[in-house]
Amino acid sequence: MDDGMSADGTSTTKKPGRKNDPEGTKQDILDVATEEFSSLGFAGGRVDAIAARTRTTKRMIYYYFGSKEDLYLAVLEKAYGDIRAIENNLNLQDQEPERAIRSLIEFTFDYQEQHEDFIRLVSIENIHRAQHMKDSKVIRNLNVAVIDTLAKILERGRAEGVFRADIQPIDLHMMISAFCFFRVSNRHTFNLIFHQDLSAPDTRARHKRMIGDAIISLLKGEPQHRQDS
Amino acid sequence: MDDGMSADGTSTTKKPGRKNDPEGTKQDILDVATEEFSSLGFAGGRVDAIAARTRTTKRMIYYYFGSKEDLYLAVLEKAYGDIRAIENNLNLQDQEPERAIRSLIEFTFDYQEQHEDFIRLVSIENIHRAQHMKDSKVIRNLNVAVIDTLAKILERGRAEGVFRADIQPIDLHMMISAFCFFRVSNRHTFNLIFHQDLSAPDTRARHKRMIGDAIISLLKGEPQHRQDS
Amino acid sequence: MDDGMSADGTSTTKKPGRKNDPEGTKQDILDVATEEFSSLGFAGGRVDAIAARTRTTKRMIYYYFGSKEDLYLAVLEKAYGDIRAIENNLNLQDQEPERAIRSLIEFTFDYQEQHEDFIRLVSIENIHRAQHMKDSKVIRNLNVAVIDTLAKILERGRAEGVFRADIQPIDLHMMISAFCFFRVSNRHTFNLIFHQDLSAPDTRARHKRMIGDAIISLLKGEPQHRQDS
Amino acid sequence: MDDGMSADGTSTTKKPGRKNDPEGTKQDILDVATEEFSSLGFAGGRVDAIAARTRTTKRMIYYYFGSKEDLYLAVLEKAYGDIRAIENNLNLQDQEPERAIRSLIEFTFDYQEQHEDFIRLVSIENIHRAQHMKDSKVIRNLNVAVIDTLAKILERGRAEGVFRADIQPIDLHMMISAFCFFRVSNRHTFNLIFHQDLSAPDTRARHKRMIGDAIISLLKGEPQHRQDS
DNA sequence: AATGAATGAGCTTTCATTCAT
DNA sequence: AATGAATGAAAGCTCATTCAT
Repeated sequence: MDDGMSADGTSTTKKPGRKNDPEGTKQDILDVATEEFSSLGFAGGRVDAIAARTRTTKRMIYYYFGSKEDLYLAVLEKAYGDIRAIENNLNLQDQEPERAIRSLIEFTFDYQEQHEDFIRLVSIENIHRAQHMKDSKVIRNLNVAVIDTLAKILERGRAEGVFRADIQPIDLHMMISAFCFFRVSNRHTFNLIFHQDLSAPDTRARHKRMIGDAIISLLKGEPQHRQDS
Repeated sequence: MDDGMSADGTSTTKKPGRKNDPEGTKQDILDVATEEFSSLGFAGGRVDAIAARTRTTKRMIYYYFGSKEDLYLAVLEKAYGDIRAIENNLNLQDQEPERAIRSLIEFTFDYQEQHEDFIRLVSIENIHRAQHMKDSKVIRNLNVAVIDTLAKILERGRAEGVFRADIQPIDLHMMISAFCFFRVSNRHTFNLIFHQDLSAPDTRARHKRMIGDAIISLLKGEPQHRQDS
Repeated sequence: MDDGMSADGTSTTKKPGRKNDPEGTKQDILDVATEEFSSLGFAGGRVDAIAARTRTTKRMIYYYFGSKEDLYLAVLEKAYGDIRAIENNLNLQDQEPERAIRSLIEFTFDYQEQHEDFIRLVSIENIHRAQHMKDSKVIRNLNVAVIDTLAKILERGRAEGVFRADIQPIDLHMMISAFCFFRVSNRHTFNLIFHQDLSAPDTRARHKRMIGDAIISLLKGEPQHRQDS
Repeated sequence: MDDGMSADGTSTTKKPGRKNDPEGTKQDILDVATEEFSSLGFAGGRVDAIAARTRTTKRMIYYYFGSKEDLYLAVLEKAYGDIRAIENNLNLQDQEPERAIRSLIEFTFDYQEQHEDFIRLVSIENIHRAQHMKDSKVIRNLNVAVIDTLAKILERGRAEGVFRADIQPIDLHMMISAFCFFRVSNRHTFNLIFHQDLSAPDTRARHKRMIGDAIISLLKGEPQHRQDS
């Protein structure tokens, strides 16, 4: 009972953790909460478990974040903020259109691959029908430059006569995202059912080429015969 | 206390529900549980809530399914069994290769579109790293004919000189699935961020064409220049 | 769900077990119940667990025995009936008094040693303050010949001038029982606290001699100096 | 619903009980739990019942003790701690050997007589094959001075030529304990079967003398003729 | 600003037993 | 005489949150 936990698993007692460093403490909580929610979902994540892996106590989580839901939202906002910041700093206008598209795909592919936590948080939020995000001014106000970036590349490509297809930037973005996201988000069930390993280096390399080829050939190809169904 | 609910919201009173119809009762539970878990996830789903929407009582859920986890697994097995049964009955070998591919894509697109519950369950199970599925003999033993179907179509296409690309069936399946799945699984966050409506009929039609075009042009196109990264 | 158990562990379905043999079935149930209650106590014993290890179903337990309590009582009555039957068949009047006493001690010692189930059931019933036994006419009416047997031996011993002490048969019986019973009933805590093994053969032999010596020297010794306290 | 009990008999309403007195509250719980488990066993004892007789709520039992099993273990540890503390303070080395032995017997006899709860807890723990105690560092580390005390007395007795028998301290302790323990632990079945009252004052006095006489005559007597069996 | 102690409400699961033929 | 199916009631435990300073 003197290990900082009450017998029922509630973390209670003082820890040596940094005092008088509100920002440090908040960041600490946020990091741990990111792991917890990303790993176990919102409902599955435990405030106690977060507190236990933190330098502070559970009480401080409530002090700084107010509620489990608000903490979860802060985690979500941080994750979205990070990717937006990077996306907004991509500079693809110096490259010729096809190369720019491939660069964007490769960036997306690699980022998703390396940020499984983010992928999982987005999946989790979709399970919740984005109900938490809807309340977030922060995420609402995030600038999504990637669509503009894509639009400009497509325009340049069309102007140069390289891209013929009439593809909308947002649809293209979705197609790229879908592939890169799915590889990570659904790897567990996919691996199990198809006896694959989507994490294997050679599979990763093959997939990276394939999505690039598919997008480029879509953009360069003749509009296909279309029948509705 | 005569509202049929005990103080904790647990329904206790008898219901008129069908007696002596074990299969009907089990199916009833399964249907409601599918909604509950699909909507709220495994951790977020409540056995009490399932029972309340059922003709039976909570006790019967445990009588028939043993535990919350086993019930969830039964839901998952049913969902996978349904799609596999349909997939295995697709008959695409009568169509010429390109048409067969487009048919498969259209089927996949429509099925995912119409079975959001299934999509959500798969997402949820991936959040759990497929841990429940790993224990399921039922899902392990499911025959996944779709890969063979694709392989035969690709082979015919190559024999006829229509498909030139060296694309593996399983990778192609993943690409198709990724797009069709993502549209549904991630629609909530996508709609919110990009101010889109992925459910809108015209968007749906456009996307359906686009994924078809992308796959076909990938299969028909010259192997693209490939650079590793 | 076709292993004769419902998913929640309730044994339900038919077993191949002997039909039309009520006595055999009852005996089967009784044997299994003896193990269960003896091992886990009355509250800890499970009707389901008993049924599962039986040739019949749980329903039959209620059919034949009426309730968990009645089944437990039947087990208790059987256990007491067995030892009484044997005790009543001891023939110690052919032996000279000291030898007869030693024989009785050895019989008691060995019987308790070999019937741990009985020991445990008696302990369990004492935990329940003999409340079940109080309702049992069967146990009430059991003839306890051992006290008479002891009385006759003591009388013979006094008549022969061998036993001088004024010890009552029932007290002597208690002293013998206490030692033999405790060795078995309390062996788990005793072993743990004193780092002993009360089951070890040499310890058993030593103890058997010791209790014999103690009783005999008590019976043969001069009445000791007695001070009340 | 304003009787302070929810539908399932669980007490939910606030009690006036002492706040901000963790130690007092824990002691309160421990006392009530001792009664409950001692009276009904581990499986038969109810956390709800304990809570109901306490100044606090069921929730606090889990807050302070973690689980039913841990609470039970705390009860056991307290009971063992109490007797060991007293045993370790016995001072018998000032008395001549025979008197010291008689004093020890009388102390044991009286303590067991007066601490039926302890006796019952030990019986209960033996029914559980000491499985809880095995996990208890507290009990494992308890110093059992009584064996050393006995050893020293026996040695003095042999040095003075008073005790001739070659009896081991631990065996002697077991014999004394067996008698004193059994009188209390088995009184309910014993009384019922032999129509005795082991609690009656005259019976108690007679038994106290008898166990003393038996032990002393064993220690002073000639080694008896020993035959194996 | 910071926090130790406490907790109401509800969760999953189990248990002996009876319904209905 | 025998039994498959069903179940009310309650048990142990957990969770996010607030009290009180």
